[in-house]
Amino acid sequence: MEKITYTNQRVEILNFLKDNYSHPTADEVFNAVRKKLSRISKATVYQNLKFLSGKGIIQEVNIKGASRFEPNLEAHHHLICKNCGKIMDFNSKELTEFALKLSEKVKDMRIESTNTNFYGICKKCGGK
Amino acid sequence: MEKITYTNQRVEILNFLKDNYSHPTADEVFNAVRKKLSRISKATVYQNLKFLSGKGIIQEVNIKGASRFEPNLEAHHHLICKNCGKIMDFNSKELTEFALKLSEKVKDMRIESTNTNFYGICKKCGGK
DNA sequence: GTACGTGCAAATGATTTGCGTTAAG
DNA sequence: CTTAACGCAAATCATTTGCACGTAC
Repeated sequence: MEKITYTNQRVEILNFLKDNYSHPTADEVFNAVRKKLSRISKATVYQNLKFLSGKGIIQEVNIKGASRFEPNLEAHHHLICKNCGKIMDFNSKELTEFALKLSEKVKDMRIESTNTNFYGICKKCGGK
Repeated sequence: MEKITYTNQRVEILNFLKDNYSHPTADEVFNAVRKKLSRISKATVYQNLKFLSGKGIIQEVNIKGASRFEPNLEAHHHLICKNCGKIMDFNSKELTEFALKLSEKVKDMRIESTNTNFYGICKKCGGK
């Protein structure tokens, strides 16, 4: 693993994402970090989000055409409202293990991780 | 279920997607259908892909910021190469049922469907 | 006939890139 | 120092929209 340069910008982005389970978009990260580093550019935010998810330090989820980011790399999945796009986490080591076990049969690819998305309608939008 | 107007454009799009498991992007659908209907516009393709997935006639998968479409609505999942973005289907009714069973516990959302993505490195890109 | 669908071009939103400048180690 | 990261503005992509015209039923 190569060394990582900890610039102020990178540190603030990580700091904002740390313990943040609201699944912010790149734009939301930009607006939040800007409060600390007023001169940060959107390009830097994008570059860092890509860099950090490439390193496996944060995770990317794609919902309705826009990427969202989160710190949690553990065995968890997503509940996504088809109507409003809201995302909630769904922790289940059990499900991850079940899926990984099944994927051992796969021949054409070396599987490294798995993620299950549950689609439905949230309470606010009329479900349940 | 309301009635559907079967325009030539819509029929050709469906026809191209039928039995097509290559997960084409909207642009690829456009280029394919254009061979039959040279005057079709990209907007029409987008409108129809949205319309058809809204009706549950086709399915949408979002990979690396772009939507991809497929006809298969059955219990299946995706193997996605993190390097080249290639998608392969992974059929497993077992996994779908396991996930749905787990999701019965969820209180904040009425779950309708589930989809598991497996991320890894494909043979071509150096995996296995 | 009329509501819905289409084609075109322009608009929007998300993300990326080129490049001269700055700062981390 | 020197190399990776930044900031900015322009570029690129995917997708959506407004609107006049066309067509399925």
